[in-house]
Amino acid sequence: MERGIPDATVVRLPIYRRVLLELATTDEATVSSAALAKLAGVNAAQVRKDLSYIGTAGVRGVGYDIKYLLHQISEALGLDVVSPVVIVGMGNLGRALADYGGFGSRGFPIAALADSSPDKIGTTIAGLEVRDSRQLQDLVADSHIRIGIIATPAHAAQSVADALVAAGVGSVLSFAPTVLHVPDSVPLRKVDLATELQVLSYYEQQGQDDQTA
Amino acid sequence: MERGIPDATVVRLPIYRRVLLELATTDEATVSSAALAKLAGVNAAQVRKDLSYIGTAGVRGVGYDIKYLLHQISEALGLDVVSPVVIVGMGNLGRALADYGGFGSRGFPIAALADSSPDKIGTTIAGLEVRDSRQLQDLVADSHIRIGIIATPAHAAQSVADALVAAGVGSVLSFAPTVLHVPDSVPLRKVDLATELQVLSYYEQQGQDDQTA
DNA sequence: TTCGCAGGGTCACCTTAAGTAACAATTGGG
DNA sequence: CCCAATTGTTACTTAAGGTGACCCTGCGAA
Repeated sequence: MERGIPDATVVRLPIYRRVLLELATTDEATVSSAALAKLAGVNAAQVRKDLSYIGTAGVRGVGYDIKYLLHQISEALGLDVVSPVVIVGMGNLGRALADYGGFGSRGFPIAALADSSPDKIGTTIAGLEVRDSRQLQDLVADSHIRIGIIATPAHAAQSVADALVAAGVGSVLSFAPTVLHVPDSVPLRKVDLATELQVLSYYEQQGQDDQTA
Repeated sequence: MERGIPDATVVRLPIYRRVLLELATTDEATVSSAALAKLAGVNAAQVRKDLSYIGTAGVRGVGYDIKYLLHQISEALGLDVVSPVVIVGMGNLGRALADYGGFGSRGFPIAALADSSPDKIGTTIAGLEVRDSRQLQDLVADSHIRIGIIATPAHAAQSVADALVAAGVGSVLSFAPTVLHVPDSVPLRKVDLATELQVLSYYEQQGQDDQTA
């Protein structure tokens, strides 16, 4: 299974996928790289190059079969298997993520919720009982959880990450504003709202001083 | 005001800042690039190079004055001026963002909330009345809003972005899972949960096939 | 059956950027 | 006055990604 898709391509594949899902509802059967490029906001050559990494799917002179390409991208991303997730940390953000319906419908069902506070353990959020985060080991094993989502305060994040890794999750998505260390074998992605706003603040200020953003 | 800080550095500055805020609560007055590097999870040479972009702040043989460096980073990022934000879209995510207290305390006060649904307009969330998103122009002007946060469904996102830009916001942070087009002069950052999970899914699958993640 | 064209596959180049290391400069202390 | 510590900066290495061009392949029409 030699793959080795470049990082930049991996990030674009979900975007193509979203565009294709939209196209699949129309009566078009195929789409050209140029059309796909326009919808995804990138270059046509790039679309072809990206798609070539997941095998040759297009037909010269015609374009790409929308449904088949969708299937290929999904398979390449590993979306043909369901990946249950656990959300740790039931503060505002954790609750919002739990209530947000978009996960389950996209192949990432929320299999468990956890928190360390006795006030929250045992309560029900989004139809799930909040479990004790000290039981992560069992939760992950019992529900075959593959992805751990950290929505705790910064000070608790590293120990939660350690526990998730020890419990055997395959990857981690962190919303905690702190630097996390996990083994190289565990993919980690970070979403940090405070950082995003500060970065925006910088570029906005730049745009005012100097009109070449 | 020639600046031109590399993108990668701009993203790291908030991380240094967070570490320094932590250090500022200790009784240490200075920190070396090596110590800062360890806490931020990067290389010491990189710390020095990054910090050199915002002016020479360190003292050879001693290190960096924590409080002064903090001041310099904040200034470079434009955090010395308050940037009010508006959140558009009061679904689960929008509400969570509104309730999340971290914005105001970090210099990004939530000055307004907006939605297009009559069911939500007029209700109170996090102490603020939800306004009609068709009044964005006035809201932005009256509250001196600099950053627009889009938390709407995908299909509404582009028109909201257009309205925000027309109203004069300086930058946009989007949580909507769609490709947005804004003028080059308006910095745009995207946070897409579905994409993050799909990317994780890919790398997780990779790690199983092939142990070189 | 053949011709023409739309459009994908791929190659090679270009460009840019970012990380890394090494070294010289500078300061404070004894 | 000298030494130890630690910065500022330059130069190098390396990578990675984007772009454009070109070639080749199918399909449809005459």
